[in-house]
Amino acid sequence: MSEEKKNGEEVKTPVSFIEQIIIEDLESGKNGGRIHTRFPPEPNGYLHIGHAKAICLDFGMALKYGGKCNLRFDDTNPVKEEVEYIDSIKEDIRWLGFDWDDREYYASDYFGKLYDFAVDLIKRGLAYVDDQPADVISSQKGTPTQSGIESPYRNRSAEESLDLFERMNQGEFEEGTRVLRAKIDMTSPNMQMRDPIIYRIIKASHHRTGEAWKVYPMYDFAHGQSDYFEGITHSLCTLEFEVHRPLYDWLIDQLKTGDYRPRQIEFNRLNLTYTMMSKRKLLELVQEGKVSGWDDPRMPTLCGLRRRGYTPESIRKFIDLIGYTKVEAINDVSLLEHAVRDDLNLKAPRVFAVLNPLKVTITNYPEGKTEYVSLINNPEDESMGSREIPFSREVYIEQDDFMENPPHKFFRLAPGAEVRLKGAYIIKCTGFMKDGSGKITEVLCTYDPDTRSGAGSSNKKVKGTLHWVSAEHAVDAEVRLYDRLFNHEDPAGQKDEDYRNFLNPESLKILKDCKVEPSLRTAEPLDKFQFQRLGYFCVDYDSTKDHLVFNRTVGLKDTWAKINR
RNA sequence: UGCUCUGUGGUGUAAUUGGCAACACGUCUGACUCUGGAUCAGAAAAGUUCAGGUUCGAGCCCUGACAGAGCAACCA
Repeated sequence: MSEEKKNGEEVKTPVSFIEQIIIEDLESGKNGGRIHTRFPPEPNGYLHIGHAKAICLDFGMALKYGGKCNLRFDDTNPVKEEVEYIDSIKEDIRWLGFDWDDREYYASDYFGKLYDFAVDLIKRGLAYVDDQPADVISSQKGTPTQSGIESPYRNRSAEESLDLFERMNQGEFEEGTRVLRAKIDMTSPNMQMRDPIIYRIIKASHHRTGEAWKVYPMYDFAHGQSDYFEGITHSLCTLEFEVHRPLYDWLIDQLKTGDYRPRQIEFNRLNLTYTMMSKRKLLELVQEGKVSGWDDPRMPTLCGLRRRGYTPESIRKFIDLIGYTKVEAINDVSLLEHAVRDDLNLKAPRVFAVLNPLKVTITNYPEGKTEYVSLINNPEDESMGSREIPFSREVYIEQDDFMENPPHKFFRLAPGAEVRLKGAYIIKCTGFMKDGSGKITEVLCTYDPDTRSGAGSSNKKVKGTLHWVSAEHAVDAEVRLYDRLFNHEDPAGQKDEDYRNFLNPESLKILKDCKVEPSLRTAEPLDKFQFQRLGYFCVDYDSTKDHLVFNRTVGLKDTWAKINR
């Protein structure tokens, strides 16, 4: 058990069932007290936050217990895999904060060994070439409740299978005409054991091995053995591979020469409300233009979350919070949002930005005068210092911060009401102007010179404090307000309805006329800020010196919005 | 009508391996505040899917139900 200090007391943080097993294995001296894990992505798409859960476990356990974690690309299917994905996967793992040193492996590194093992199985009568087409093999498999029947080719001679397998690999036969199958048990209640296909003919070029092979191992034939070849002690994977474990064990039984064997432990996959993790469906969103790309800030991909303004720390914290069990759960996004707020609260400098500007003219403030007021950059962290921002006769405030006919408990600006402009003066509303449509176009106020922050002689207190930006000095910006991509908690889990029907039409609102304080002029992509009273925002990749673009990571808790509901 | 796995507040996880069901998020109060943020104090909320059994004592062990998930790609 790990312990951490809290309020001077020792608080035990629970460890997952997986960690308990690892601790037991380590203490019993299994594998010489060694822990070695691996993260095995298929390079056929971008990593999402569900992968982060696996990454944090695979790398995290190795790190915590002085072991190693390999990065291994499961590249057994050349028709679906691309180099483009390999680079993004490596970038995302590093961004999350993990490192595999020089242990970057590929299942394709083992094609030779796997082929030899397959040949060995054939010679030992444990594998055979089946000449039947896919649909026939499939129908002979039976169903979960009905056992399968044996292929007519099951008992052909080892010599014949061997000859055919070699010729399959020489390109003599077309794709789909022959496969190699393990000879296990067609009547097994576990369908994985009903003579699974272990090799198939694929004539596509492989990103690493080129044209060298015409037969490729199935995942089930590559995965467990790859772990074995690399000396992996704990193979951590998700629940759906539970029923594959007996097959992996069977294969390792045929392969192993000593006591060592990887131990597979399955845990629950990450599910998040209002989104989905299916790589295939995420790809559809990209291809159909429902989002701008894999790194659209609404995507649950790591590159999307990064662009949205999430920090690696916040994602790791979230993963830590949800834990690893065998229960299929659906986690509330609000916990993820809590994790970013919690992290950014300590790190993000506070700035003033007005999203929907409303001009306020302070009628008793001298025209042409500018004074600079000092603002704390982060009340949670004194070391972040302070900055000066300009104040003048005309400022912008948020449209929401003024109401002509305010309801009870509205602490902001209204006719006759007083509020503080944060860091500056207390102002009083003396009038306002409307256009023909009834829209408020300008608010008139007077200020009290004795109330300047820090320096004023007045002890006047007001209920409301507003953020603001000096009109003359304001910098224009575009702000993209992101919300959940789907308006259904479990968009992909509805049997009778397509997930596309649950796309949230309001998941992106673009505001083009925002006004931000001058200090933001030099902000660089991915810089993070708290727009005071609004939320956390980060600079988008589209941002330039002349055209600032911010993404809303997450809003601040909004008690007023809650009261208003 | 097979096999495997899983059932603990609204949600996600704990429970020193048989000893008063705890924590976090969320929700609701209140305090404080030049962010209706943060922080602080407090509250509501499960008697552990159900029924038996063993035991002084069961969320943990046993039996039997019930419910949910996974498994029938030449995908991973």
